[in-house]
Amino acid sequence: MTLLRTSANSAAQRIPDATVARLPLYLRALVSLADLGITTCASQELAERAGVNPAKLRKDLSQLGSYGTRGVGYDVEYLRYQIAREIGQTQDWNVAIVGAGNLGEALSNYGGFTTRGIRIAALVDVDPVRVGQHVGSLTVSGFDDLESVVASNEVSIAIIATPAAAAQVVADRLVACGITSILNFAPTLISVPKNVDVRKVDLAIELQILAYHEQRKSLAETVVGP
Amino acid sequence: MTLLRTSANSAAQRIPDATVARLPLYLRALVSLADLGITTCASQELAERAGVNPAKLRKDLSQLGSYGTRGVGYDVEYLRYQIAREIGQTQDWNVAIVGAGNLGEALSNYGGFTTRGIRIAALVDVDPVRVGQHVGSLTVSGFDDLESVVASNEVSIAIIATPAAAAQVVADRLVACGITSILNFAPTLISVPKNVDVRKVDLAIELQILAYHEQRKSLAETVVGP
DNA sequence: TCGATTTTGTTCTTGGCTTCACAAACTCGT
DNA sequence: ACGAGTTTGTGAAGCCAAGAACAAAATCGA
Repeated sequence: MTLLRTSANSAAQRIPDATVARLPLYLRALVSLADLGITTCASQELAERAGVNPAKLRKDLSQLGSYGTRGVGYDVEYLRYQIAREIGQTQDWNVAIVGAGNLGEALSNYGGFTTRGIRIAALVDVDPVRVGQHVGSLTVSGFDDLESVVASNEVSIAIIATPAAAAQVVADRLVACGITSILNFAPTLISVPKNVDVRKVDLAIELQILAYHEQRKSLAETVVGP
Repeated sequence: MTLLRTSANSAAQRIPDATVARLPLYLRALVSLADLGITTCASQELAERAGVNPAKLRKDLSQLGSYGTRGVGYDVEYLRYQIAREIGQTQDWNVAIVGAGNLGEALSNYGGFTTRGIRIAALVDVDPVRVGQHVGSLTVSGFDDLESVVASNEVSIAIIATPAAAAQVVADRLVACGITSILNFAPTLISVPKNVDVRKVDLAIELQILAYHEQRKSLAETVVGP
């Protein structure tokens, strides 16, 4: 039993995590270039728009294959398609949001998803009062119906937007439904089987990190003097 | 002109970024231990609750100083205080949110901030219709009044929760107000002077990264067979 | 056709972070 | 008082990523 790779993906057996995290950035830059009618672009220009070092950009792209032309640069449309294919943006991904509080509601109304292959397919909540209410074009589903909601909408990615106390229970149920990709906004650690990917967005921690640096700045000022 | 350090901070001239990002995690774990009435804790236990490797935890803590006791572990209350002091959680940090859309509103109602030394002090929007409206205990201020809002509330950290198109303009105004720490939710690169810290939370990219891994999983299944 | 110029793809070096492994230091029971 | 058992703090090794630097490959003008 041999592991086959598509020819287009020949260069890279496995793309580094750091690179994967930047590919959507490049894609975004390419889309804006295309919108400006620019058809060709050097790594210098593209890197600037993505906010990274040109060498890093070229190294990242070389992980996918050799899509540039020396002396010329990259074809915007072609590279855009290649990256989109690599990160799976040629298809739409259905996402379910669990927790229809302020955050869940904000996420389901967030405009930035649709153009990036992300479709918010369902919004789920435990609160019976919330169930049946309309949020944008969605109707809130009950947590008890999670299985059927996931199945009928072909959901493959879930967002946890509940309070911390509920996060683990929700995660367990999601895993039981066959979900293997979770974005967790609850400020707590959730444990899942190792085949499940969890990414965490912790709003309080982001601010705490900024506060730390802010404190350092004002401390430095005090010590060094005016 | 000598750079002085407080005695408690003697061990570390500069704490690695990776460590700083984890300190709030440890702090959270310590708080929950304290709530359970646990007064002493080994690195093994604490690391598990924070979701990290015990060795990493010990090395992180050793950056702050030598706060443990060999053969015993860490005193929960003492360590908690030391970390809180290090990351500046002994004082409250006033935060202004720019952009009173769905996301800005959700953030200003988010409960997880207050217990972590973060106080949402102001909510600002350009839309004249929005100005004056109440969101939770806050009243939406006008973007034109940004300077006075920042000054009167002693705001030191700002959150950009506007559409991408507005982000750079907002960032420039914030910098002009003297803000040196920004949390950017807009899906775009903002450029700021190098003394300003910017952290970025990009919701679409988080989902795109999950989609990439999800695609890989289903691809692997197809190639390897059932 | 050929040299000059441009720009990619890649090699190599450097630095930071993670993890292991163990000595140092503490407690406890006898 | 002392040996057995625990647990920290840290030195060393390995890994991954960032950036510099350069050879390879393309275009363009004469």
